[in-house]
Amino acid sequence: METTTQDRLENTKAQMRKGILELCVLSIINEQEAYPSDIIAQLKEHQLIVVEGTLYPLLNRLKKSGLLHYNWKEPAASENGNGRPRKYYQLTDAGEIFLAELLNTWNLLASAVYQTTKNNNQ
Amino acid sequence: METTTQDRLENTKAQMRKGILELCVLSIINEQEAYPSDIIAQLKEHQLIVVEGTLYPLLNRLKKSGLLHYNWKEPAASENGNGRPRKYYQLTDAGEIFLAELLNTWNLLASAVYQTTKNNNQ
DNA sequence: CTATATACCTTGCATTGCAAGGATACTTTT
DNA sequence: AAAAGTATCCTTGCAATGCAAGGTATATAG
Repeated sequence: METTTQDRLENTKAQMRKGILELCVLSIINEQEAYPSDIIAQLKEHQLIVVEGTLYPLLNRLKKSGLLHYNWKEPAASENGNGRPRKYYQLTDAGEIFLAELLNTWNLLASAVYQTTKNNNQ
Repeated sequence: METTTQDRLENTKAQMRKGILELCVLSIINEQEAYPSDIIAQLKEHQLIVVEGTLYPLLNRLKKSGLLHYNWKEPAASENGNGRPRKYYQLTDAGEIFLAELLNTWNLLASAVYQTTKNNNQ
């Protein structure tokens, strides 16, 4: 089986998102509690296309690690749509610390990439 | 088996580097042909710690996709050290196009992360 | 009562970073 | 000449995770 350049590009794009999604999801929840479909919509606004099969396991991992917790809530009556309860996720105290560390890691990494690529990236 | 916050942080850090390494390695080679130990040293200068078990398969993947090629060369006589030949890697034409696309992808991704986290990252 | 929409979730695959280990050839030391 | 050191090359197996694909449950609309 051959690997085309186009395949590799798609593949690498996908790989680049690993770990970054976790940062973005935590950031979104930290601003305001949110439920999964809501989180997907907010990511999409920033051109980050994520599907359910990615997000649900991610939220479960973070919850198991004690960085998130959730409350069931009915959707607000003002919203059209059905009345199914939603899992609204929030950061725990540990989650807030974790997010801060993750942001720090991201900043260091982005700086490293900038240094490495600056001669090509113009 | 429990997952501690510290475990998760190390893990996420590792995940964040996926895909990014490929970009940095291609950038380094694009500036000047390089052999593996050399590439590892240059990455380390920018705080990106990479080991051989990571780099060799990565170079092979890129070569199989036609983005890199290499020439055996004797080390320069001016260098102290032994005379074992080295694989000096260079970008192919397809590799240069690929690198440009990867840089574009990175810039879009970094922008998305900035937009998503800007309220927390201060 | 059926259809649609929205919410929840799981399974299996492919990819990749890394730890660990190994092979080969040249140089230096004894 | 033999032994030790060093620099280069490489492979194997594990764990983590994005995603395609599929499944379940409840509420509203027709």
